[in-house]
Amino acid sequence: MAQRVLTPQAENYPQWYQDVVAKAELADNGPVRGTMVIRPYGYAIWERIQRELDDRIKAAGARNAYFPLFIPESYLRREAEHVEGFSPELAVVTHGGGKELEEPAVVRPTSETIINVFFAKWVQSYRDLPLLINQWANVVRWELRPRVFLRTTEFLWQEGHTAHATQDEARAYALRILTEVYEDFAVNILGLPVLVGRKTERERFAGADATYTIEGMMGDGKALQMGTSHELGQNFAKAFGIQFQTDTGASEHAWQTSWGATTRLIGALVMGHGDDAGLRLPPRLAPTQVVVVLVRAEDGAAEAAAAVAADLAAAGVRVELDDRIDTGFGRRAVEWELKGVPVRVEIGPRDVAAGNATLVRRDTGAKEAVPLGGLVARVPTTLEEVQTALHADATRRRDARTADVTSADEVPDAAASG
RNA sequence: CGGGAAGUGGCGCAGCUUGGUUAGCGCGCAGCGUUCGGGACGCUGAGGCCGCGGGUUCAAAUCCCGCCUUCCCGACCA
Repeated sequence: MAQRVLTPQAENYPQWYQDVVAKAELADNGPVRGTMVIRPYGYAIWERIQRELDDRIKAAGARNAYFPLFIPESYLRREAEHVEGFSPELAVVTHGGGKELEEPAVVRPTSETIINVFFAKWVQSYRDLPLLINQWANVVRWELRPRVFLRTTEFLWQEGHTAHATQDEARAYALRILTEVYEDFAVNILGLPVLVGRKTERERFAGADATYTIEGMMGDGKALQMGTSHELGQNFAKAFGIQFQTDTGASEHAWQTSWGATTRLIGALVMGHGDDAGLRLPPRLAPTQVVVVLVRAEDGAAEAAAAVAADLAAAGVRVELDDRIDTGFGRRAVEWELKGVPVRVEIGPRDVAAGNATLVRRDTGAKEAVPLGGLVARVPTTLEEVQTALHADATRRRDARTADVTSADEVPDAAASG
C-alpha cells in the first residue's frame, strides 16, 4: 500500500509568521521563555474554536469536567512509558506556603494520571461505561524550542478521556473523535484539508497503543499536527486500577482513549491561510465575519453604516461597525486585512449617494458595489463563497505538494520537487 | 548538550575595525496644524547606568579579561 508523505520544504516562514501574529494583534511573547500572552483578538478566535469543538465533542457524547492543575509526582510514575515520555519536559513545584512540600507537585503536562485516579473510583460496573469526559484547561510542557501558538511552554487545550468495556468500542471511539470532531472541524470550519492517519511508533503518545492524527499542510509546505486521538488499551487502567464487573460477574480492566486539540490551531490558521497582507480567516470560524467600515460620516453615511450593521446582526451575521473616522481610512482598511476579517463593507458619502455599499472580499481583494438594500441577502452568500475558496486554495496547495510513493527510495525525489 | 550569532530609548537597527564634540536613524508615542475613498505630511517634544563586573587609558558604546542573557540550526514536541 502506498504511503502518503508530506514533504517538508525549508522556507523562511518564521519571521513572516511572527509578523502576522504581532500585526494582527493575536499574541505577544510572555516574560518566561516559551510562554505567550493571548491578546483579545487572538482569544476571540480561540473562543470560536472552543465553541465549534465543544459542540462536536458533546455530540459525541462526552461531558465537560475539571481536574486539578497540580498532580502528585507519584501519579506520573505509575505508568512506566508515560513518565519516561514526559519527565524531560515537566515543571515541578517543590515549595508551597513557604515550606518544602513532602511530595513535589507536577504542573500537568496532560491529565491522564490524575483523571484516571478518579476514573478508578467512579468505575465499578459495566453499567458505568462508557465514561466519556472532556476537560478544557491549560497544560505546561517545558519545550526546548518554543514558537508562538505552534509550540509554547504553556498552552490551552481540550483533552478528552474515556473508559470503555471493550477494545473494539474504545478503538471505534478514538477514531470517531478523530473524524467526527477533529477532521470535520478542520475541513468544514477551518477550511484546512487534512491527512488522517496513524503515527509511527516513535511519534506515538507515551503510554498509548496507537496514536491517530490529523495533519494539515501549511503555506510553506510543512506538515502540522492539528489534533490527536490515542488508543490507550488497558495500559493506564492496569496502572491505576480501573476495573469493572461485567454482566457475567467477571472483573476486567477498562479500555481507554484520550484525545486533544490545542491553541496550535490558531497557528495553523495563520500558517495555513495567511498571505502577505496578513491573516485570512474562514468565515465559519471568524469571530467577526463582516466589518462595516464607515469611510466618512457626512451625507447620511454614518446612519447608513449603522443601519447596515444592525440589519446584518439581526440576520445572524457576526458583524462589527468601524466608525472610527478620526483614524484614516487606509489605516483601518489595512488593520482589518491584517486581522483577516473575511468581508468588508465600506460605506461613505459617495456610496450612499449611489444607494450602494462597497463589498470587499479579504481572500481575493475583489471589490463590488452592492445596493444597500441587498446586503442582507448578499453577504451570507459571499461568506460561504469565501469559505469555499479558502478551502479550495489550501487543498490545491496540499495536492500540488503531496506525492505518492511506493518505496523509500522514491522519497528523496518526491520531496525535492516540493 | 552540539554548532552559529547577537545584547545600544517601547520595537527594529547604525556607530565599534582605526577610543576623542551633546550616542544617531527608522517605526512607535505626546502636542499643534494641514490632511482624510488604501498604511498621509509638517513642526515641536518626551524617552538611554550603550547586558553585568573588572582592567587598560588623560579619555571606553568602541580595546582586553570574566560572567550573564537572548536568538537561530539540531535532538524533543499538541
